[in-house]
Amino acid sequence: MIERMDTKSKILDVAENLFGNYGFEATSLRDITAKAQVNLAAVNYHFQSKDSLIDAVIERRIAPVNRRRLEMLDAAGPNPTVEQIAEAFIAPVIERDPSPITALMGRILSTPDQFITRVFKKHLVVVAQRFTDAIGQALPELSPAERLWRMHFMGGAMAHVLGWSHLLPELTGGLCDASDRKAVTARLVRFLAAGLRAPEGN
Amino acid sequence: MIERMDTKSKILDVAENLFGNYGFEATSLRDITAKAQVNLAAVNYHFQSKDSLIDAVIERRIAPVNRRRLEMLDAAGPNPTVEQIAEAFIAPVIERDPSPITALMGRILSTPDQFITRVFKKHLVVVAQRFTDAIGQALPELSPAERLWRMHFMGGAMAHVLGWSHLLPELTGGLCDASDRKAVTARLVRFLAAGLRAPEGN
DNA sequence: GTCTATAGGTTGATAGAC
DNA sequence: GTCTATCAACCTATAGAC
Repeated sequence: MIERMDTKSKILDVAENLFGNYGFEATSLRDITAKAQVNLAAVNYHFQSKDSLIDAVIERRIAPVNRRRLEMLDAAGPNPTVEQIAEAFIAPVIERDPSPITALMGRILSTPDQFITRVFKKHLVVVAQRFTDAIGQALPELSPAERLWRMHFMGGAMAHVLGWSHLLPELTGGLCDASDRKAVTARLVRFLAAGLRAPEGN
Repeated sequence: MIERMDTKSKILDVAENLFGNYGFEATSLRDITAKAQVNLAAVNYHFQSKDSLIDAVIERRIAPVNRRRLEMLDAAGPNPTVEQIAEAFIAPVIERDPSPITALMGRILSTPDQFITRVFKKHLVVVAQRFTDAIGQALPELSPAERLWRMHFMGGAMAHVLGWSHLLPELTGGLCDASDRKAVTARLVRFLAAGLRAPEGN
């Protein structure tokens, strides 16, 4: 039973794809409406402005990802290992179907502007708190500041993978291929878990 | 002996600052010439186009950073430790004065577009090769692909720190402060060295 | 080398017919 | 809800006087 997609959903899907691959500034409303084969005015009818469209695109994807993150963290029980914490943070983003989400999430995390900071505060701060707490429980010897720094490093490694994955095969002569998402997650988890466990030093 | 800066240098300095803080697309030539207090046409006189200006801004900073990276790697002797490798990769970027370079480098690494990929290939591939080789020497048990992935993770953690550092105090309630650059480098090196040393697993 | 003026194109957003 | 037509603002780039 194939259902024709309505204009609003088509705009959201195409915008997500273009924002992720080319950036929010670099993507014009005309790019979006042309590719979605809808009228230019439809964007301002269904959404009020480009900024509101960006909000809607982000909101649609980031909410379920964060829900899944907390689910996985809860499913790991009252004393999750560092590996379980890292996997709960990363897997819901990297392994998610369908594909375009990865480019979008990488773009969000790699756009440190005022506008994105608002989104960041709205959707990510609360999740980051839960994960920082979990790290503190698993590694009580770390200072509060160090825990936050390591969350930051973890987010950075993940964001970089998301943003550059479509270019990696070319840049590494085919040696790195992000198409096997589960394998990428496993590599990241091993690397990050070891980093999280590092002694804090002096 | 204070020397007045010439127009070309003023443009480069202001462009570096704005590109770093707001992005390449989001910064117009008018933004640059207004802040630099020079005429709009001066950009196209001294540089040929906006793209060439971007090239010039990047080139001016990335070349000495990469030189310093290789110097530090060489200075670590024929068998550098993982910590020395990580520090040689990171310190030349993070600890470098003056400040605007950090935002610019973070922006470059966080802009996975065709244009930046060209820059990436021109300036970073050769350095990445040297560092990947060094990692392979220090950790011969890692597969070639895993070495590249871990270089990628390392670059990502660093890029994220560079790009978000000016927003970190606000997002962490003041707990994370990137102004002590040496301390940030030390935190990153400890985290990344442990990650690089992680067993590769099945 | 530095300026004014402007060409030529793109952008986000809207008014108003259907 | 969807369309055409258009506005006002912005952009990069250049021609030509000084």
